[in-house]
Amino acid sequence: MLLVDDDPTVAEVASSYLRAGGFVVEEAGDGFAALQAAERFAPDLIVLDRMLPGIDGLEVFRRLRERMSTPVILLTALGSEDERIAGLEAGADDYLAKPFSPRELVLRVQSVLRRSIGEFTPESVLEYGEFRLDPSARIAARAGVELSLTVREFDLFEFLLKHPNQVFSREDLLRTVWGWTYGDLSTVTVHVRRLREKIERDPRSPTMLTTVWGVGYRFTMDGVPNAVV
Amino acid sequence: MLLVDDDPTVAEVASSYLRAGGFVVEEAGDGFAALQAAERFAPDLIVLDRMLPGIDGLEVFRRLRERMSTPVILLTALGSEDERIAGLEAGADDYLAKPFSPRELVLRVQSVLRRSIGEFTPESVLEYGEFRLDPSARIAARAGVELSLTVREFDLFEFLLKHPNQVFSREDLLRTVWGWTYGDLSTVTVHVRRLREKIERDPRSPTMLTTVWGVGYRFTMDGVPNAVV
DNA sequence: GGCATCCGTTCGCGTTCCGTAAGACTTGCC
DNA sequence: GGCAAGTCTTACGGAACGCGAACGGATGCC
Repeated sequence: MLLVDDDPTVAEVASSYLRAGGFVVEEAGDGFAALQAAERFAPDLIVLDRMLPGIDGLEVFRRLRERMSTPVILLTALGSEDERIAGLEAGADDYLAKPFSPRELVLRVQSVLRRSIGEFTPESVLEYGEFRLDPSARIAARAGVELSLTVREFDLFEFLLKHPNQVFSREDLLRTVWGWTYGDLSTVTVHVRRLREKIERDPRSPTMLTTVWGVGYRFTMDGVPNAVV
Repeated sequence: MLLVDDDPTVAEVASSYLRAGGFVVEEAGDGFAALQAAERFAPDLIVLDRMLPGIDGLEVFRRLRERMSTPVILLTALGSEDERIAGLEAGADDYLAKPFSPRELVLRVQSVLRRSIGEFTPESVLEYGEFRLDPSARIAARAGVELSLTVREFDLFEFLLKHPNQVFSREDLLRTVWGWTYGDLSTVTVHVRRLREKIERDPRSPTMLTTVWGVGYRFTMDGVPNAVV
C-alpha cells in the first residue's frame, strides 16, 4: 500500500495505524514521489491526499489512472459534499475528509480491498469459550443466547475476543477501538462497565473482563486454557 | 471486446482499465462504427453507451441482437432509473450507471463473461425458508403465495436472500443493489420499509429483515439455522 | 389525456446511544 | 488509619439514528 501525504504528522499517524492493521506501507511526500513509488512498488492500494505541493493530488490521480487500475482512496482538507462527489465521479474508490479518524481510514482501506477482491466474503466466526461472535452478522452470543450489544460494545468485545489474555490500557483501547488519538479516558471506563453488565454473570465482581489496577483491562475466560498461566 | 462511447475521456479511461485487466479492447465512437466493428471483430462482449450521437444506443443494441447473441453491458446516464429497467427488459446482460468507477466496470465485465462462458442455464431459483424467488422469471413468493414486488424491492430482496445472516450498511446496499457510488442513503431506508410491508408478518416489528442499530440491515429467517445463535 | 404506479426525497417525531461529569467507592502507599 | 490516585457507578443532555408519512415527478398503461 502507498500512502501519499505531505504532512509528516498525518502520514506518521496514519501509517502506524495501517501497519498495526497488518498492512505494508510505503510513503511518499509529494506527487512526483508518489508516481515514482507507484511505478516501482506496484501497491495494491493507494491513499492519496488531494492537496499536495507541486503536482495537485487530483492530477496525480489522473496520471495514475492512465497507467494502472490500482484502487485509490482520496483524502481532502474540507469535507464538503461537492468535493466528495467530485472525487467519486473522477473515479476514486473511496473518499475521506480531513480530519479523519485513523480507525476510519483502516476500515475504509479494508472495505475497498474487500470490494476489489471479492464482494462480501463473510468474516470467520470467533469462538471463545461459551462465546460466539460473528463479525459479518454482528451477532454476539453467550451459550447460544444472543447478547444485544450496541455498536461500541460490539467493537470493544470483538477486539477483546481477538486479543485474549492481554492487558490494554484505556489509551490503547481508545486508540484501537475508538480510533481516537486523544479523548476522555472515562469513556472507556463506562463502556467497559456497560459491556460487563451484558457479558458477566455477576457484573459486580467480574471474572472475565477484569481490571488490572493501574494498568487497564484484560479479557480472560475461566475454563479456557490460558496462553500464559 | 468492443467499447462504444462517444466521450473520448470516458472511453480512454475505461479502455485503459480493461486492458490492464487483460482484455483486448476495440473502440467505437458512434452507433454505425459500433455495428461495423461488431461485425468485423466478432467481440466476445460489448460495452455500449446508451447515449450516442446518430443512432441511439438502445437502437444499436436491438440491431446487434438481431444478428448476434454477444453479451452486452449497457452504460446509462445518472439517475435515469427506468432506462436501466428498459435496458434489462430489452435483454442487456448488465447495466452500469454513469458516472461509474472503472474498477466497477472491470468487475462487471468479468462477471458477465464468467456467466456467459460458464453456462447458459438460467439463474437457479432461490429457496430460503418459506420464500421462493425466481430471478429469471422475477417472481417472488412466500408459502406459495406470490408477492407483488416492484423492481427495486425485488432486487433488494434477491440480494438479501443471497446473503442471509449478514449485515449490510445502507451504503453497501446502495452500491450493490442500486449500482450507485453515492447518493441519498434514506432511499435505502424507505425501500427497506416498503419491502418489510410485503414480506413481514407484522411490518411494525420485523423479525426477518431487521435493523442493526448504527450499522445497517440484516436478513435472517426464523426457523432457519442461524450462523451464530 | 387521465389515471395509477413506482421511485426518490424531505420533514417531523420518537427512540437509542454515546460521552461526560460528579460523587462514591476501592486500592495501594505512607 | 489516613491520604491520594485510580476505578466504579449513576445520571443526564445532546446528538445521531431510524421510522413513518407524505409529496412531487416520472413513467407506463388504458
